[in-house]
Parts: sequence; C-alpha cells; structure tokens
Amino acid sequence: MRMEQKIYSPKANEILDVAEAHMRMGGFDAISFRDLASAVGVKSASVHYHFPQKTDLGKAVVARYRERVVAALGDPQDARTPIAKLKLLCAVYSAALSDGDSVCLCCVLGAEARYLPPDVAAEVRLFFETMTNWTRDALAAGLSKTKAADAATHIIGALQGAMVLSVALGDDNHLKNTQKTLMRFVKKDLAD
Amino acid sequence: MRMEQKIYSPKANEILDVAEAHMRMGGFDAISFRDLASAVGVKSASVHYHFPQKTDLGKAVVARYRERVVAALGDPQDARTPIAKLKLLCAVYSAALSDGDSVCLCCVLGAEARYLPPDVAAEVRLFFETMTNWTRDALAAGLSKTKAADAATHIIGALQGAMVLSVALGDDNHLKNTQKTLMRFVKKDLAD
DNA sequence: ATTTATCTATCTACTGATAGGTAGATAGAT
DNA sequence: ATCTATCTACCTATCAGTAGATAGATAAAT
Repeated sequence: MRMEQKIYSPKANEILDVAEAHMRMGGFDAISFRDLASAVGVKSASVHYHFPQKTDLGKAVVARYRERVVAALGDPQDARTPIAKLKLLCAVYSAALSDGDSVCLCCVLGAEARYLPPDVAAEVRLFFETMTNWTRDALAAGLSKTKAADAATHIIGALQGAMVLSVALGDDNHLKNTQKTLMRFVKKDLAD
Repeated sequence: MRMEQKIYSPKANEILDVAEAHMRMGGFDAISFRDLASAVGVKSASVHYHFPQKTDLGKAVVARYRERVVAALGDPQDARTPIAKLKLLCAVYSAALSDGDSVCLCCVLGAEARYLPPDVAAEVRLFFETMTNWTRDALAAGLSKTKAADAATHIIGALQGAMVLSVALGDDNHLKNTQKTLMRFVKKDLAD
C-alpha cells in the first residue's frame, strides 16, 4: 500500500497542529473552523481555503498523525530484536500521552468511529491496521504467525486502553504499569 | 462509598436511554436536547425540565450506567473463583459491545475526559475506579496485593482498548481474542 | 393550592459553508 | 521591460441551521 505523503503549506500545517491538539482532547466535534482560525491568526474562510470541508481536515489530521507514528517506529522487519521493537512501541505511546497531556488521536476517534464521517473513519481504521500489522511483524521473529497476530492486537488494544485509563483517572502510571505487564508476558511467550 | 440510586420517571428514563445510546456512539457532544426530545416525543424544553443543564444529563447517564454494571458484576469478594469472576467481567464487556453495536460508554467518555464538564468527568473517573477495584478484589484470592492491583488495571485497560479496536476496525473478534489472551495470562499468574 | 409535566415562543451564540473581492507573487508573451 | 493571466492566500459579509437555555402559559393530578 503506497502512501504518498501530502505536502502542506506552513499555514496549513499550523492549522493541522491546532486541529490535532483539539481533536486529541475532545474528538472530531471539538474542532470548529472559527476556533482553529483564531488560533492561527486568520479568518474561518481561510481555513476553508486550505481544507474545503471539515471532513478534509479530519482526514488530513489523521493521515499526518499516522505517517508520523509510522516514521517513528521504522521497519518492523529489520534487525532489531522483538523486545527492542516492543520497547520502542511503548516509548511512542508514552510520548503521545505526555505530549500535551492528550491521549492518542486514534484512541479518541476510534471510540467514536461510528459517528465519524466515513472518510475520516477509514483513516482511523487504516491507523489501527497499520499499528497491529507493524506489531505482528515485529514479533514475527520469535513467535508463530497466529500467535504473533493475536499478541499484536492484544498489545495495541492494551496500550490504547491504558491511555484511556491514564487520562480518565488522571494518572499516567496506568500506562507504565501496562507496558511493564505487557513486556513480562511477551517475554514469557517468546521463551516458549 | 454509599451510592444512593436516583429514581427517574418513566419519561426521564426514556431520555436517559436515548442519551446513552447516542453518547456511546459519538461522545458527550453527540447528544442535543432537540434530538433527544424528538426521539422520545416531547419538546426540548421538556427535556430541560427533567435535566436542567446538559451536565446534569451527562452525570445521570454515566451514574446509571455504572450502577447497572456494578449490579451485573456482583460482589467481587464472594465465593466464586477468580477465574469465574473474570469470565463474568469479560461477558459484561462483550454484552456492552454487542448491545446496539456501541462501545462501552466510559470508553468513549474516558478518551475525551479532559474535554468534559468536570462533574461528568468525575462520574467517568468513578466508573473506572469502581471497575479496577472490583477486578483487584476479584483477583485477591489468588494473587498478592500489588500483583492483583497491577493485573486489574491491565485487564480493564486491555478490555477497553479491545473495544476501541473492535469498533474502529468493525470486527469484534478483537475483543474475543483479547479476552482469550487475558484468561491465559491470568491463569499463568495464578499458577505461580 | 401546589406540584408535575408538558407546551409555545423566543433568545443569544455558534456551527459549517459559500459568494465574491483583493493584494501580492509568479510566469509567459510581447 | 512591460503587459497579461493565473495562482495563492487571505479577506468581508452573509447564510441557513442548530446549539443550550429560559420565560411564561397550560392542563392535569395530588
């Protein structure tokens, strides 16, 4: 699946930055053209110039987010050990949580997937497919195919859920605890 | 923590039913007084009669939801085995997912906790505290105190996250898979 | 008489979206 | 070098629709 990365003007990127921050706090409905505009110092019509419809904006935010995460994770099939890759995955999630005190973008949007415009929901789905596939491939060196796939969805789900707990309870030890537990279990599985 | 259960009129309960269904799809912003009113056959002013502010409505929906789940789970310290209790916990989550194709209410609201009115966020926090405490107590018979607490947050987080995956990917096998994996790991831990 | 549950009517604020205009930069033709 | 056309990135002004919320009337039940 080739994913050509769109290039945005500096102002469009500014808009995407603010939109992402807002969406990570309150979901798709938490952004409005007026708020975004005033946050970046233009009028709402100018935001429409860069992103004609709200759906376009939502799609762009999610796509850019996914590409950023993918770039941070690197190739799941390179020479690193499965444990090293898993540690990196956890680090990426921790960074997402501590970044502006906000939860993973797709954690918020995933929960309200059925409420989103179909195009935006499709981008969110692609994010989760990408993440679970990456994790499955990262574990492929040490586990059977089906075991790696099962572990992958468990790991991604657990990390997402731990973020919800951390944000809802206002205590990011939940994410750290889950990461510790996950590492322990995966090490056990790899030893089998 | 004593929690006196509020009694609502039939119409108020109807409103709460519709509000819960909408919120489980799209979060707190997904409900509007007009929509709720027309869904139950009254005018929006009448909804304000039952729930003066939107915050009151949100609090009531979450509180009622929590009380229902607590009732379904029963006493975490009764004679059942930890495994039996965990199975019930998974069943409750599966029911929530299949119920109207919607995700756990607090999964949606938890993700946007920082965006919610403080009173509503507090109810969501109480839900998660209740759930993790229940799970911790349910495991207390077979695990050390700290191990039970760590396992509890991992389990609740993993179940929440699996629901997000199931909804976002449109495939509820993810929840089933996570439940299987969780059971396997807890059994291993109990055997230690 | 008071309470309960509804109504009509209305308010202000905000939503996404569009039409139409403008200043400045760029590119090609003369 | 200059004229022309196009493009970029914004603007003002406005629209219809919806948001939460309130005042005040009504009718029935206690």
